[in-house]
Amino acid sequence: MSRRSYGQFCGLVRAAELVAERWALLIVRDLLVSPKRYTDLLNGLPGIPTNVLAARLKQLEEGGVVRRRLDDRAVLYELTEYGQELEAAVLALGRWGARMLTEPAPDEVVTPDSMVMAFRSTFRPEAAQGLTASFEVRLGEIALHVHVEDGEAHVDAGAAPAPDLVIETGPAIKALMAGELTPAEARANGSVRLTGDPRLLDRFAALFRI
Amino acid sequence: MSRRSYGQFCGLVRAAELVAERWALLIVRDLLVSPKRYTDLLNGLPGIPTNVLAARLKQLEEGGVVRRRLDDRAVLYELTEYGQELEAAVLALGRWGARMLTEPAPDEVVTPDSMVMAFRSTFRPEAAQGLTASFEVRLGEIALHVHVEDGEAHVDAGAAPAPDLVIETGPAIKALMAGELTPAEARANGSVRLTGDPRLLDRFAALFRI
DNA sequence: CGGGATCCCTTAGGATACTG
DNA sequence: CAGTATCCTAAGGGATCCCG
Repeated sequence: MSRRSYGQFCGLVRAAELVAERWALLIVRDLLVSPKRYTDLLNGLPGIPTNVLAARLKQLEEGGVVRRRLDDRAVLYELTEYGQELEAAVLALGRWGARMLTEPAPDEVVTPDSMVMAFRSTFRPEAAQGLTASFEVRLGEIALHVHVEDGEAHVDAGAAPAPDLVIETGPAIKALMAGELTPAEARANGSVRLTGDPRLLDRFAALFRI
Repeated sequence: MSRRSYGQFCGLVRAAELVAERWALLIVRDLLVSPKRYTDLLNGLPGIPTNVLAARLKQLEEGGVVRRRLDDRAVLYELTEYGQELEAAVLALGRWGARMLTEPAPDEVVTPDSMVMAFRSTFRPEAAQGLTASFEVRLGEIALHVHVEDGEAHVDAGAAPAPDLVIETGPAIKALMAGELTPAEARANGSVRLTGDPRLLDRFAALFRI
């Protein structure tokens, strides 16, 4: 038995050996958003040592979680089908952890992929009934888009093609999602700026809940 | 920012910092089964160094996951309400990891609490409709009991008070739960031994599915 | 420039012994 | 029983270097 193994025949132990290693869950998180190149992963995970990224990718590949693919003369890392099935567990963990969040520490950053997963994990299908709309959310440099249709949401990185509402905001987005700030208050105190149909902000705020 | 922090303001990162440390998920798993004393945790997690257990418990306590309680002149560790809300995520991870399990390696052990969580994570409520029954499962030294009622299951460590069916088995239980072995085959080849109402074995096998 | 490998140093974690 | 204390190894952090 490997030195890093826990020596138990147990599903949770297998999962822990694969994804509870340092940085592994964050690599999986970013790959759940989209397949990426080595350098994209490095950039999306500020602070990860390059040797650790290489080692994790190798282990995740051996574990059947990640696949290395050659695409257009570049190396692409993507989740296998088995890896994608981690989504439910990752979303559950993210939801749980988000309840602990208060304010960002001064040295803490927000990455585009972490925002995408934050929205995915807090989406409430029941609030999307009868709504078809496209949103773009901007936090500083970060842009992501939310498309809602048929009670389903698709959240991805980047700008939306033709958003019904563009929401420019900042850290206050967390208060809005936690219900500590109403949409009306957010507009009034300037913590969100809207472009498009402003009535959609209420619907948007109901869609996601920490 | 602590050296072990990931420096991101993100729910998943917070969760990872708390429970993706080495051994932390297994400590949580065992505490999800029942509150325990320090020595019980040591015994239930073969191979954990005592200093690591002490360090983890301290961190989990600081993180609001675990509470240290004095009970009857002994120290009891138990999950806080917040810690108990990890159950959904832990079960999801355990289910995911269980799909990777093939055979136990020669040096891998099975602990009572890992079995309890395996049953909890694979329970299918739809298979329990209209069933009220009490089972005891024995694997070598390990005994656990399953009580099914109103489409809900309660799985806990230890023998059942008055089981309708006692199932003595071995590693074959995993094949049975994975659907690789039918109840009839399991009885025929001797990989399960029954005491009580043998017709309940079919129901039992349907209740849990990897 | 993308995709790593290598180096050095620090620290967490494993093994075991010991104590209030 | 509930942990410290200690020693040692291996993994992780940080920077740089290398190769196609």
